[in-house]
Amino acid sequence: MYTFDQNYTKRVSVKDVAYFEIKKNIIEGELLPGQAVIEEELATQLKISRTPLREALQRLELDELLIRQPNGRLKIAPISVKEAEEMFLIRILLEGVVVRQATDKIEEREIQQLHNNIRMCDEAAQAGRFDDFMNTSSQFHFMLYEISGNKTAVKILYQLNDHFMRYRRLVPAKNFHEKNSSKEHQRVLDYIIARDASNAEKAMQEHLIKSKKIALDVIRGYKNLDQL
Amino acid sequence: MYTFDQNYTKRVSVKDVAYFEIKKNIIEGELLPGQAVIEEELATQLKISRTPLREALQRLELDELLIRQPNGRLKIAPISVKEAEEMFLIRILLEGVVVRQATDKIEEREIQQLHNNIRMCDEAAQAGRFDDFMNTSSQFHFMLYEISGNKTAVKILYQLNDHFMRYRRLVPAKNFHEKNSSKEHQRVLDYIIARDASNAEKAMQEHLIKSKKIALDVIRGYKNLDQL
DNA sequence: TACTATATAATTGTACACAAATATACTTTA
DNA sequence: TAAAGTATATTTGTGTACAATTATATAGTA
Repeated sequence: MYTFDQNYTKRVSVKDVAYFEIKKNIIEGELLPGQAVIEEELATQLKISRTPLREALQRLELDELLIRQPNGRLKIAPISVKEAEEMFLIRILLEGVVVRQATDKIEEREIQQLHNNIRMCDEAAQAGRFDDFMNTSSQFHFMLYEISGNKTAVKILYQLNDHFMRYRRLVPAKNFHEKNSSKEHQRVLDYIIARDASNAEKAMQEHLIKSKKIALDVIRGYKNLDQL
Repeated sequence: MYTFDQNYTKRVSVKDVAYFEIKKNIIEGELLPGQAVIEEELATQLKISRTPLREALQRLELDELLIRQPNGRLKIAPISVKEAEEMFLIRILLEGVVVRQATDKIEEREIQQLHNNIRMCDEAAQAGRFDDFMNTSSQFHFMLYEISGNKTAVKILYQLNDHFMRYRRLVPAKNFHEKNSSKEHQRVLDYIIARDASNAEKAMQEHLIKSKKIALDVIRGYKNLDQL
């Protein structure tokens, strides 16, 4: 009945390519907050038809990276300080859960990977490679997401992360630079190694509260600039 | 430029009607967990074309009420005890936030509405109207969602609620009957009135932990039955 | 019989055309 | 001139046709 090789060539749909491409453009600020999105225009640019494009756009709308106006037109989601606050708060709670669950499940090999990540973070920081630092630093969190095995929480966290990445791009990378992030990650890892889930959670939440504050200052600054 | 009456006849799209209709069928168990979903079939039943149907199905997939298999086919999401546990845990956290924020913002009129809700709950329970009791009891939570004003958390909570409603339908309503739910709601409300956000949160979470336990027993029971 | 290969059918993915709704430009009217 | 009405253009919503993929049935081969 089953052949060993099932020839699963992972079919990449036009829809998904469009989704990730447009999302990238939103996050990186090629498409600006508030800007109108015209289906026909975008379809022409991406050289695809409106059918799969509309499915990609609907998904971005559900992600709240696009907003549908009462007249049915789409626009790139404006930056909202209130929403940003809500999202950071939820992140703090869910990432707390994730760390707790990761602590209970983590294996030696994964601990080593987290160690390596922290080292790479330090190296990037030393060398002044800000973007590299940010990406590597994010990876620390993502690794814990995967280790936790909590699909439901992780899905939400990744969605929130899309928004956080957009916030970052609002300002030059170095302004977002959190010098102590590595040390804070190390502290979380130390508790994880000690299998102390509740302190690991607490350490992570303290870390996130700090980055929340830094981020919100930036977002508020952008908002003020925006309103001039 | 603007006429007073803008003739905003809220355009109901075929897509949205399909989305809510299919969701209803999933939640109410007309479409069973694991069952295959064929686009053409459904389109014919609903007397619509595949284009808006596909958009409705994609949304249900993102809600995780539908699952896409590796071969591209859709099926009704199976019941997963693990996912259910994850969802209840997230609910407990987010609804904690919501209650805290609602406590800080609530107005006298809204307090009266919550009072009325509890009374209606008691009446339904007395009269043995189980479905009515469940619906009214849910309303208590939804009212707090709206009062909190936390759009981000509330969106997630409503999505989770779709799954919880489906779990409920797995078994006769009376098995799900939580006798003390009214009293627990009253306890939450008392703390809200006292503007004691942190105890209101705690009371709500204790309430939710109890209903989590009841629900998970039911779901585990269903799973066992399912595997025969 | 069990495995493979091939043809056929079923299903999903995409493009396109037209319908419905909304916005814009242009008149008309007071 | 300003407001309202009308015609035109733009944009979104839906149906349909066809392409690409996957599943199923059939036949061939060891």
